[in-house]
Amino acid sequence: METVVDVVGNEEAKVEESEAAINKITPTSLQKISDPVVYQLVRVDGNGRLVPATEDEVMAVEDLLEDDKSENRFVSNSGQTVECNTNCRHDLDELQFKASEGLPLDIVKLDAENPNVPPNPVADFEKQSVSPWAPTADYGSIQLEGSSKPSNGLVENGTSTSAVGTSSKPDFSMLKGEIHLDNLTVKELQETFKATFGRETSVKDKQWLKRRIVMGLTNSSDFSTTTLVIKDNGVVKKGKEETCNRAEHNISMDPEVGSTSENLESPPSCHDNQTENHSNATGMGSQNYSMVDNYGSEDANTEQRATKRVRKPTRRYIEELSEGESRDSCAKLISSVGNHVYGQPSTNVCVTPVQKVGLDGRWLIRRDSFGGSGVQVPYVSRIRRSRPRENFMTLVPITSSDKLYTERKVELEKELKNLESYENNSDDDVVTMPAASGRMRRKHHRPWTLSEVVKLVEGVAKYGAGRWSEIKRLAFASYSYRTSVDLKDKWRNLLRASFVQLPAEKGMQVQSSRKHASIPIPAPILLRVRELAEMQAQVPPSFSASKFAGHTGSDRSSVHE
DNA sequence: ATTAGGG
DNA sequence: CCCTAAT
Repeated sequence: METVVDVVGNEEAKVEESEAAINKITPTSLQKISDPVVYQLVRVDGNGRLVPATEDEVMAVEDLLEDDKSENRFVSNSGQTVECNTNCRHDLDELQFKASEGLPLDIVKLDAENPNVPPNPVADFEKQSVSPWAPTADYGSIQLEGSSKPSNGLVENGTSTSAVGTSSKPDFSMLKGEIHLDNLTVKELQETFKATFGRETSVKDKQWLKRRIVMGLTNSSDFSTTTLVIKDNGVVKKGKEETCNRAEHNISMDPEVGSTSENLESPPSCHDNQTENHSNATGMGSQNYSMVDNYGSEDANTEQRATKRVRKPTRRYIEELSEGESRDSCAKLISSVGNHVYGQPSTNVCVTPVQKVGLDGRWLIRRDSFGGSGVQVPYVSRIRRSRPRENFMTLVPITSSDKLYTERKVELEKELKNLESYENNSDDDVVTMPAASGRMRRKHHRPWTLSEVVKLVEGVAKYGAGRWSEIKRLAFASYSYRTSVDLKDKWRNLLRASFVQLPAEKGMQVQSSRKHASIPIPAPILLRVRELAEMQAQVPPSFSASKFAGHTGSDRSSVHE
């Protein structure tokens, strides 16, 4: 008579998929609510009413899900709902895209409703990414040749860590000394569980409890080696920079949101609220079966992650990630992290708190600097040059992975090193560099220096793209080796590298005529330039001067800057 | 001579 | 970067 089914969601949530996952369902029982992605396990009784599913029922569903190797999976959610991660990339794509356009979706809605919450850097970035030619791009922003920290508002926002929800967090003070799970009684295990995940559980299955605890701890420390470590079965919390610590703590240990990375952007409070709202909306109230969903979904969630974690990056992935030019690597990262994001569409609103990490918050939103995949990806020299996908930037997840941040930094420094080497070596036209192997290096290859790039950008801004000879003559008078063609090429590369998709020449005829007029510099390019500038500012002069100690003060480089 | 684009 | 077609 009674059928256990899933349930609530709106059209946005691709109900069909969840149905497929659960196998048995009664579509007619679907009830729309405001939350797009939270599903709750309920039972439909004879009268058609929805009754919260019992623990056993949830477990049954869990089993079904475990057997189901499909893309669909249940993701643990707080309280009493089971969240169905439909893994709908398109949906998210669209969602985020819309969000970036300022449409009234959840993601952006929060900002409006919570003026106190700092602006979402990602949102900002996305906006600019979507509209590369937006006039908002302050041209003056590239005037940062020195070391001065940019002060304009490009993507820079001084967002600071904001308050994070504080509902039921793990309390490690509750963990006494070492943990020997095998020796613990059910009750003790439950307490440990609580200490680990910050929430009660009524599960009596020792095996499950142990596994859950271990996985929770292990994964947590894996994910965030900077914050938590498991030592002799004990949990040790390492001190760290406040922001990072906080963020990562949330990421790794917050059980309310599925216990890990999947929910990095979702502070407990947010989730709680959503859950509550949801419950209220459906008129079911919040019963005492909180462990239910936990039991099932979290399990699936954890296991899934565990599986994912093991997977090593493919060669292509490594190559592209290492390709330096941020955008590409990001696309890859996304694939590894994407699921986390997709898993919590409804909680994207909570992103903000975790964002401000790093020097000035800027790095956090750098495209390839983060991913939270926790997978070590070695650096390899760039090999292939592929054009990056267009809109992936909108999917960039926010995390606070020190690891990746470091990688990015190193990468940039490397680039800078080469760059400066040439700059200092400026005199004769770099001719063939006889490689040890005997093969000749490229004939005239002179990497663009920051100052050159800046000049180029300036020139384009002033005279317009296309006026290469003009720019060459006026802005590059002292650079004999840069031909107008070079300028053109470089500009083209900058555009590519910055993802600038030229404005579709559709009905915009008015604009086409202005092609060679003074144009606003695409924001992405400004970003890139600034990126270079910042990186340069961070490397002490001695660093680059050492290699070419011969000509330090008198060579052309001094003229350049 | 310059530009735009493909290689 | 180089080469080349087109202007």
